[in-house]
This record gives sequence, C-alpha cells and structure tokens, in this order.
Amino acid sequence: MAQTNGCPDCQRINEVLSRVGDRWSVLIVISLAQYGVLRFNELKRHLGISQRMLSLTLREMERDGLVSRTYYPTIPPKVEYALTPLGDSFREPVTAIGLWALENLPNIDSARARYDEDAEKEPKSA
Amino acid sequence: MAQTNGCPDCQRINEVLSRVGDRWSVLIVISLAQYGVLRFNELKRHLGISQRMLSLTLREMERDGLVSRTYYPTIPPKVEYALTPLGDSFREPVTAIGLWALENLPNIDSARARYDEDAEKEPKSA
DNA sequence: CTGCATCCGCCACGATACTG
DNA sequence: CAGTATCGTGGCGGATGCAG
Repeated sequence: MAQTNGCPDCQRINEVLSRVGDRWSVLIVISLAQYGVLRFNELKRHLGISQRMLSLTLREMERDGLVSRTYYPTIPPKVEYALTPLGDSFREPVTAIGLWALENLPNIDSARARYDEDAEKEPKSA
Repeated sequence: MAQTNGCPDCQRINEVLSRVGDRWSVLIVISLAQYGVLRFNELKRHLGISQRMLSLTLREMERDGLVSRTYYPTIPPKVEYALTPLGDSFREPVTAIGLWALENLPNIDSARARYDEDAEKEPKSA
C-alpha cells in the first residue's frame, strides 16, 4: 500500500476522481450534455461501450446523482437517461477537459514523436 | 474490441483521457502546479505512490510533453521534475475538475446515501 | 538517491449468453 | 430494447531486488 501521504487534498481529489473521473462517466456526461436525453442503446452505440460497462456506469452515476433514469414499462422497454442539475454542473469542468483534450492531442502526439525519435537516436552515446 | 462508434469526438477525447486521464498523472500535475519543482522522492512521498508507478507515469508524461525532467549527474543523483507549458495548460481544466470535486463531494455522498436507502427499502414490492 | 526489471495478485473491463 | 450473470483476460499497480 501507499501511505506517508502528506497531502490530504490529493487524497480527496483522488477519491472524487475514482468516483466520477473514469473515462466512461466523462463521455456519458458529454453525450448527455450534447443530446439532452438518450436511451440506453443510443448511448451504447454513440460511445462504443459494452453493455456491461454502460449499465454499471449509468447505475453508479444515477447513484451519485449525476444522471436521472426514466423507465417506460412499455412492451419494448424504453429507458431514458438525462443529466440532473448536479450532472449538469459537472458538465462545465468536464467540457473544459474535453476541449483541452481535443486541442492538445496534436501537441501530445508531436511531443511523443519527438521523444521517441530522440530516444532512438541516443540509446547510448553523448 | 467493440464499437460501431458513431462519435469521432468521443473517440478522440477517449484517446486523450487514456493518455493523461489516469489518476496519477492528474495528481502529479496538481502537485507540480503547487510546488513548481519536485524531486523524485519528494513526489513519491507527497503522493503516496509506488516508485514503479511514479517512474512509469513520469516517463509517460515526459514523453507526452507534460513534464520536464532535469537530471543532475551528481554523486547522489538528483532529478527534478516540473511542468512544461503544455503541462501547465493542462493544469487549468484539471484544477476546474478538482474544485468541482471538492465542492460536490458532499452532494455526491448524500445522493448516494439517499439512493442506497431507497434501494434498501424497495428491493421488491411495489 | 534515482531508477529499472521482475514477479504476482487483483479487479476492471470486454465478450457472451440469457431473461423480461 | 434494456438489463443481469458468468467467465476469461489484460494490465494496473504494489513489493522486492538490483544497478549506477
């Protein structure tokens, strides 16, 4: 285990991140923010996520009060998911991350290419 | 793999998140943002992370151009890590998430408690 | 002190099949 | 369509040992 943790903030941030910081939660928030309301399979297709993870993630998010679940007991069942106010407030920082990600992917890629090239050229010598 | 992913944005965001979205990267960014420059063991102690993960994460982050590594070939070796401009730009959205997290942890907790209580009361009946 | 390599447990996640 | 249950695997992440 890891201890000697001298940074309580890190612990708490870590805690929250392990709750809502996973990639699927983030993508679900983004999707719902874009479309407002989505059905189970719409989300599934949109995100390219397995049913299992989608189901689990949605339940956790519902539990955490980030999304609302509306079940229509029709013959072909229909369930709609949407952001709650809390989820909507989460949308803002998440969007910031998303935008940063989209903007800086090229930077990361080029930094990587550079790093790899250098590493290849200088495996030893000066 | 599984997809039929109809959302290219999700793919790209996903991609970036799998690069810099892990918990250790985030915490390292936060730490470096706070202290400016930190040595290997300082980070290790501060975060409560194993050497292995710290080493791996730092190398990845250096590769991705998020942190800079300065090696002093003194007799007791000394290595300093700091944020690059790219890493620093990442700090902003990360901080936004961090703040939101700290503010809304109580909300999530209470939402959870409510959810769990309801689920306990209605495991079956109407 | 800084770091890499190895071994290994653990669980997160995906694939599949089944129910309502 | 929406979801659960089961199983198998990859890899995350910790512990240890070694090297410069």
